[in-house]
Amino acid sequence: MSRWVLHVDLDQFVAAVEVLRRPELRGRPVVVGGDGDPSKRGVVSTASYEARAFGVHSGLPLRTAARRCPDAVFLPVDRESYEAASSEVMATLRQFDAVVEVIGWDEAFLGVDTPDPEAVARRIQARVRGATELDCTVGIGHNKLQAKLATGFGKPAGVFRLTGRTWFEILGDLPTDALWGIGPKTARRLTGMGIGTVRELAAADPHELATRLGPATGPWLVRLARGQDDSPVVGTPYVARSRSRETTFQLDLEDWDEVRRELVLLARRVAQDVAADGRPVGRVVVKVRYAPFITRTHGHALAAPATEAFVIEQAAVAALGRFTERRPVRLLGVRAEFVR
DNA sequence: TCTGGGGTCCTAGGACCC
DNA sequence: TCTGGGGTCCTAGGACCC
Repeated sequence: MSRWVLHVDLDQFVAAVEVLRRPELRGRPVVVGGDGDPSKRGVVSTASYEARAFGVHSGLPLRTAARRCPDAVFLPVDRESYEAASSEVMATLRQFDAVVEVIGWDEAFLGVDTPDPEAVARRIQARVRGATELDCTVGIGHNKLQAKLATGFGKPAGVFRLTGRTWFEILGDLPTDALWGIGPKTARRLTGMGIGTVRELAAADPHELATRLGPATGPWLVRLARGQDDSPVVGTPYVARSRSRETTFQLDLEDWDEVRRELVLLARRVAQDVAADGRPVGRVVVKVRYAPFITRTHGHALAAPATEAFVIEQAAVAALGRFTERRPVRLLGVRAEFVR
């Protein structure tokens, strides 16, 4: 017996849920995002594999997706359905003798003791499929990082093992942004330092990186590149640190009186969420995005922790008062931070 | 035809204190 | 006409993830 981490990742989850209730869509390019109208502002939440063949992927503006794949079926995001499907999947995973850590609608880590992790992975796939008709890929590793990265090599519907033995063989020559936690910005900074591949990052001096990228980030990146990760699989329920709501306006707001009105509406929605959570808030942060894409935030600390709607609303208004009333305003957001 | 919504964590700089 | 150095807290912004 030995300790393994399995990363279970549902294949094209959101699109798959939509196809399940509309079987006639099977085999067609399906794009889920926004309110389903690809002529409006919004981005792709999930594209089916058929749509991905046209270069449509998560995060792509819906209008661009419509240009790349005019024949795609565009559907609105239906959170409740995905949450229901997700709950079913997670309940299925909890039937296994494992610590289950949910990390989103469509992903979970399982910590298991087994001599044969591939066999467990296959059983998981079979049981998830039996309960929900959904396919998933399972990555296997000795830690969460290895398991998470393994999944990418098992897609779709496969099982893939990635351990310290095979880490560099599989990942060594890939660019650093193949790692979980390195995005385009960090990859570019590393390239500027002469570090292009995972192997090169693994060989870098942690102290050198600490001085250039920060005391925590620098050494962490090197550990990442070496496949080292000692973070545990945590089975305890997730506790949110904040609640937020934001909206991008279909037409930019030119009138700050309207901005103030919209802010109050957002603050009330956040206050409802906070009331449902029943935990005290310590700070309220307002986000404003000016056209074309300039984002600014200002916060307002509460005099005393509170859950009352009017306190959260007033704090949001106070924070908004710190902005310069520039136009046009494209996005407004309100976030309530719980006391920690 | 630009770039959603919901989150988390880290960093840097200023304030403040001893 | 000088003012070190360390610690902590707060805030805004950056980066990343699903």
